[in-house]
Amino acid sequence: MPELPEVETVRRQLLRVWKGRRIESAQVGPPSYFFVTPPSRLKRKLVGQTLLDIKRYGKTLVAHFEDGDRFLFHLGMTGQFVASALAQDGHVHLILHLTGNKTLSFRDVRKFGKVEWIDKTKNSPRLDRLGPDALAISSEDLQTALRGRKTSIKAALLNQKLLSGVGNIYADEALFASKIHPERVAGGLTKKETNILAEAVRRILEQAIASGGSTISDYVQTNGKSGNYQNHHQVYGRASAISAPNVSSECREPTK
DNA sequence: GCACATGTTCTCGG
DNA sequence: CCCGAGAACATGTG
Repeated sequence: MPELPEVETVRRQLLRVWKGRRIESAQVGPPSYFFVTPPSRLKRKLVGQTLLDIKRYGKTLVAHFEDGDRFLFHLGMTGQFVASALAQDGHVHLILHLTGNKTLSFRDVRKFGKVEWIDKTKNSPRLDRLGPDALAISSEDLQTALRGRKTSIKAALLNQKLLSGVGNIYADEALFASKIHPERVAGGLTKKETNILAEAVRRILEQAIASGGSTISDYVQTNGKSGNYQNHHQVYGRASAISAPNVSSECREPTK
């Protein structure tokens, strides 16, 4: 899935159904690459927990429970966290049955997603290595992140240690909107360019959130529906449209 | 069969 | 140790 806008959309929607509810039972597994915390332990930890809040760090979400423990999850490329009971199709890794007759399901075909239990007394290396969140990135913080970097500005935007939350789609969109070539040396941007880029990143991410994110293939909101921001892309997924001005001037139809 | 896919992490070379 | 490029991870789709 999912870059910051898609993850933020899921966060907000999950919170609406999950907050204040207790996990009464859970189906977790089978073991795979997907589980940082083994399914058997994860299940023991999850059942009985009541959700206080869900926080987002770049593209990573962390559920905070009443007892202080946390549940970290990442949607990877094809993760879907929905507020319904999905049929077991071999790609559903987690089903949570909540009080109030609500059910949550986490499905991920490619299993690049991750789920991990974080004990209340411990830190999470996964969170600690993330750079500042892109949704609120200041011009100054972006400049600090890019300073001295020899790599391309596109690669720098994708590096979650420098700035967290931006992926392929929004890196392309933000650079295009800023009129900065993706192959420019990251540390070579002028202060003015950096300022324009920081503004574009924030603005585009916010607009994408307002549209429920971008659906390219797998991403869905918690109600199972696609996002809409893909129809507003100026460059991502539109290589052919660039050389066909009559097509590029209008938005494509939603996929469904 | 081939190329490619919204992401992260590990390896290798400098 | 730092940095950057490319491969690997698992699976589906066009």
